Amino acid sequence: MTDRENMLLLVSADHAATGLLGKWLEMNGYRTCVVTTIASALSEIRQRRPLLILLDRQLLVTEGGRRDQFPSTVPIIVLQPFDKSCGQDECLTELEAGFDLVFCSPHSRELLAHIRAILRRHQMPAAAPSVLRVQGLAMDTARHEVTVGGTLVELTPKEFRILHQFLLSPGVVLSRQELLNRVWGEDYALEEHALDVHIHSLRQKIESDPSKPRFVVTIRGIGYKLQAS
Amino acid sequence: MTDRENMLLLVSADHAATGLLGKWLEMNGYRTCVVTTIASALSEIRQRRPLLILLDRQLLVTEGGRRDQFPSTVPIIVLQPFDKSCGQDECLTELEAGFDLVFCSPHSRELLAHIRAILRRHQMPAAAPSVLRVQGLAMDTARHEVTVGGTLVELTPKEFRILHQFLLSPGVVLSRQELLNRVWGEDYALEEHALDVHIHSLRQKIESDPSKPRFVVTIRGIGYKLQAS
DNA sequence: CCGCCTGGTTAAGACTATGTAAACAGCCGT
DNA sequence: ACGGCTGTTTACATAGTCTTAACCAGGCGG
Repeated sequence: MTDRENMLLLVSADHAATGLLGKWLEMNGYRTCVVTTIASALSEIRQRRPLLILLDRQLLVTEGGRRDQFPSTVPIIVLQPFDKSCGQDECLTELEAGFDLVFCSPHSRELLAHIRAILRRHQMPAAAPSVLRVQGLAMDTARHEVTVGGTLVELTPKEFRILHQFLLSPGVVLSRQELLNRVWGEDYALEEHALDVHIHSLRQKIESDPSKPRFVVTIRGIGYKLQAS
Repeated sequence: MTDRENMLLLVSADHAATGLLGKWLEMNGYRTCVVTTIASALSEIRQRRPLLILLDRQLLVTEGGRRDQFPSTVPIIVLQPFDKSCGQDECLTELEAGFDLVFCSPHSRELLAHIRAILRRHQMPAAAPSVLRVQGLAMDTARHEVTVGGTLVELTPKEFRILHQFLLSPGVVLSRQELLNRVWGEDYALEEHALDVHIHSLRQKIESDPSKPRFVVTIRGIGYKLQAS
């Protein structure tokens, strides 16, 4: 078998939507390729062997596409614009026709999670770069690597887990107690101050000026948050 | 590997819900099996090898279950009762934790369609190339040979299987448990430390300086990974 | 302006995970 | 049955990580 190009194929005639979505996906470590008709999609699939196809439902309807036109080995997610009505029955039809998912939510993070879930299950080589990003900070959970501005930083297990929690809800203030619960577990008696120490060493590693943190900022009297913007 | 029992495992403490759902699934050709705790689910999984697991989110929360308690080869759909609120973030957390779908709709036909979609995709055999490479390391699965920088190295069966797992997903961290499951089988009581010993002897054979491994690197507190770049 | 409270910083000891070696056990072919 | 090869367990060594505790700095209210 030829090498897969580790790419997602976007099939939609809606330029605005594909532009945004493509950007978002590339920010999250996927290479993308956009085509606007089913015919061109089919030829692209033969040549480039995408990992997964994101197919606009609009196109499916107007061009009368069917699942069995596409290779059955490539997973396909059907995208339904969230502003259009999405009747239960219609979604069902597509699922039953052999598509892997009908996605009708405006939340792109959710779409990303679904893409990852499907690729993960399908065991595709180097498929799911499960990367969380904020500014120049990136965490690849699968590889267990963290980079700041492209350079790798080595974190201890606790530091990694703490930063992971921040990245799961960027911009949201997490109280000390909340963090302790999430990282150490609900029932764990621990000097609350231990967290501060870990935050400190985390800052030493990811902040350019640890005394003026840009990422992990203190909210006095509450806890910490990861600066999102 | 023993024959699968072609069965869906329902994990929920809500008898009313599981009764109805079980009936519905059996009407649609699936054999089902109901358990009410995660612990009993785990033993049932080992014995009966279900095709797919339907897991009540309630139970996941109250018993503090995590995805990696379950064998990664079995797809899991998390069920969220439709009357309870299902925040976007919560669903996301589960998807990102490795579950295949979070289902929060009251329509059982839709659930059925999702089950079919996931099983359909899951049962597709993934085509595997016979030579796997990373840097100077090459494994020919057909010939059952491993070479480092062109020179043949002799591995024992266990060492070969361990290295094979690494090469199937280069760069991604495999937890000890994950490796044990993949190499020894899902249900095998084994001192976790046995793996370390095999890793040690594997390193002796494939690393130029076994004390500073370039290929099989340790991720403290998690497991090991094969350095991809 | 002083003192308290919150968080920052540092270092030392305790602890845990992993590495390493060696003994033991099982299998297989001779 | 014997001997060698694998795999597993045990024991000990070591390096890395976590936690505790003590001290320091700065903001805020009195």
